[in-house]
Amino acid sequence: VSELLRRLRERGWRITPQRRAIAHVLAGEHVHLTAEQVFESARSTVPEISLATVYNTLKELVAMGEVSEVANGGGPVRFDSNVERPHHHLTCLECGSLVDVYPEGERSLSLKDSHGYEVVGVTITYHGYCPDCTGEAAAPN
Amino acid sequence: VSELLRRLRERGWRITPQRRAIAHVLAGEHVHLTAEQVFESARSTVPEISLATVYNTLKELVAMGEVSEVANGGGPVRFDSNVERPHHHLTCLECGSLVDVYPEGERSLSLKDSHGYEVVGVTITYHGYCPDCTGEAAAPN
DNA sequence: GTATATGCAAAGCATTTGCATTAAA
DNA sequence: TTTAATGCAAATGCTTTGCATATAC
Repeated sequence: VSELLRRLRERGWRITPQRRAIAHVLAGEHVHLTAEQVFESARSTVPEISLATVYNTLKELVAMGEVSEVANGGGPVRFDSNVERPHHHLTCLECGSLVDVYPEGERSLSLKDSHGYEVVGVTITYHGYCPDCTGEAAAPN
Repeated sequence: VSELLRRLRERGWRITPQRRAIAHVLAGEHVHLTAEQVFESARSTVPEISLATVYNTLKELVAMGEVSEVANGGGPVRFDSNVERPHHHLTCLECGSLVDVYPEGERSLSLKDSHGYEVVGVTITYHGYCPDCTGEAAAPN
């Protein structure tokens, strides 16, 4: 009975086994799965779930703001259900690993020069090499 | 005789009409074109240029650090040749417009908690609604 | 009972790749 | 002349969509 599922119910969503499984897979912090990974995990609970349903459901969750997308280089999009605690990401250019970074002191995101845009959010991603990839990858081919 | 072209020559690149055209299209600040757009523009100078060549060339430019990629929602990647002056981006969720934002006071990007990652760069993108889209888009369908 | 979610398979789009040909150096 | 770049077309990978069927409410 995850928080996510509770909120979905409040929104009047029909709770199907597929959606329950997806919500369960996404629950928790530090979870950054691709659609494919969500599919594989959900499949262990609901074997008949289809990849299309996973994609469609994720898309809806993103649209309603319950889940956020995390672009990771050219690779597939990752999905992050931790939208309650604002945070940034740190990714490895070599292996694609991804961890959360909680801003301390909450750097001001105010834009003096917002160019007339109505800013509603920021995406901050740090790129680098994770402990496992440091060194080996330091010298690219 | 753009700066970009000069640097490519220094790197020992073979300068072909196609590459010259691509470099010319990308020259300057505040240019954020998609591969398709680079293709269309370059075509006016070199009609026989192929989209594959544009993609391949852009990929190499990115790999050598002369051009940076700017992800923009789900849409096609934009290419930005302004790698000399560090800056961030501001995009419109409605129309996809994109402008440069130069950080004032240079906010420190130091990560106390870098989780052991060797950080080599940051991508900061502000999302919102541009002047033209504010209001109209405030109430999504 | 009715509106909505599902699975399947096909389509879509951006991007990459294989390979024979062409051209820069 | 040699090595690398090009164009073409086919292939790839991720994601979306159409539609008939199944199901939550």
